[in-house]
Amino acid sequence: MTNGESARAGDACPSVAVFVVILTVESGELRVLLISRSAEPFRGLWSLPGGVLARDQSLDEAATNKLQRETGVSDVYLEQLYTFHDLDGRGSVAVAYFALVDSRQAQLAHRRTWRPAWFPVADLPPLAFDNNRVIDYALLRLRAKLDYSNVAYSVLPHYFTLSQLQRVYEAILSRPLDKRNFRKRMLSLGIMEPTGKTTADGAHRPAQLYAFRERRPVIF
Amino acid sequence: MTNGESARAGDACPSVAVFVVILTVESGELRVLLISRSAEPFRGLWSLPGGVLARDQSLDEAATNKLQRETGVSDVYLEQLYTFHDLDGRGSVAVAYFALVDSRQAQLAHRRTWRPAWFPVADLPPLAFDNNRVIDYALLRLRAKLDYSNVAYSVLPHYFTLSQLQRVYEAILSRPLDKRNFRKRMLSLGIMEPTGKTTADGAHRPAQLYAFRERRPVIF
DNA sequence: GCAAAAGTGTTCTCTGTACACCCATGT
DNA sequence: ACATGGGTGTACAGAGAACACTTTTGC
Repeated sequence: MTNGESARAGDACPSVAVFVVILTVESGELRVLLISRSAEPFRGLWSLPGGVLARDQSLDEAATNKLQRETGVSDVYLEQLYTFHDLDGRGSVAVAYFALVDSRQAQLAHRRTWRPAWFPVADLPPLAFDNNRVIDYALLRLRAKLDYSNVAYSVLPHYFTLSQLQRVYEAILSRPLDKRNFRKRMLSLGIMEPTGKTTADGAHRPAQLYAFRERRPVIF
Repeated sequence: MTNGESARAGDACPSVAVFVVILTVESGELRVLLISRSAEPFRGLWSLPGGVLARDQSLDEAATNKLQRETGVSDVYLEQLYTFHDLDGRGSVAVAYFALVDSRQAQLAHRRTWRPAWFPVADLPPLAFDNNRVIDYALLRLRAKLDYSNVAYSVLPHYFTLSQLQRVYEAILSRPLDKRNFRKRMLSLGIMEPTGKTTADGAHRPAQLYAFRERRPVIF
């Protein structure tokens, strides 16, 4: 390693890959998008969507594109996670991102050579490379961020009820939350506002619909 | 970008650089190690120590080596920070680390073509690349971690007084802390223990010497 | 009228913060 | 005796956690 120099195109440079841990909440479960590998190595196992970084791409672009191509969504919470080394035993550098998406808006890509699918994070199939580490790391970060950011905006429709929001939190944290305390806290953050509209979707009292003030990543 | 593939050695891969934000506390100030650039680009400006990642190196190895070569120290708090893209306008990928060191233990390297020096983070010279961003990011992380980790162990000698510890915290946070509250909190964390030894270094009451239970990165 | 989900307050505990004085030593 | 830094306790405020009943609707 030479000193004080920025990177140059070298003859012996390691390649750079970008992976995205795409998470959603569905049926009260936190799920992750995985892709069945049709090629060696690890043929037949599942892996995170990702691939080699093109020369003219930025890291964020690569992650955004990957997310868009696999799920069709954009404008969601997407954040760089960590850069791993040698996930594959061949000395590559792998930059991992994580994203939260609304599974109802996602249209999973279906290509000839591989198929993507949602898996509950609590019950993963055998994974290629060292993808378990990457997913564990993403869960840690997501759970830590949940409490002091508005990550949840990208897993919910524009209008949502406080009960829906609570179910999302409960799925991500995988523990039940107290309804009154949850509402008190969420409303006191000032990150959402009542829309005046209500639901009318069942044999029960209609619920107030709320909307996030900001639909972009914000930390409190 | 191809799908589900790990990284491969490509012909058009972007190069990978590793930078280290090496911080210390000296004279009550938080300082960062910078290197005077003797080569283009940005000749004459200062930059963070770093360089291109060799093919057979892991990221952590590269950061550890860089730290060791510039300061002579090892076994300090060293953590991956963030991976930047295109800091230099030439499309490289730059993985940044940050470290905290005890400046009394550090022996700065002095080579022919460049010289390293400590600069107060509050008063930096013009920097090469986009190093201000990297340093700002490191400060954010360090200040956030200070409260719920034992980062400080690596900026202090094995035996230290609570007043020394407090001065380190005050330098990093750049605000004064209340002595009684600080002691109460530090001791209640259970991360350090009294050694029974005391200082005898001035015209005042001797101070109890403490030692960290763990001298390795721990989060609480 | 009953099932189902929405909505709503109070009490307690714990944590963080503000704040001022005596103690042990060297000179 | 005085200057210097070391060491100690209490009171208040705010945040998080525990906890149960009434309301509105569809059927």
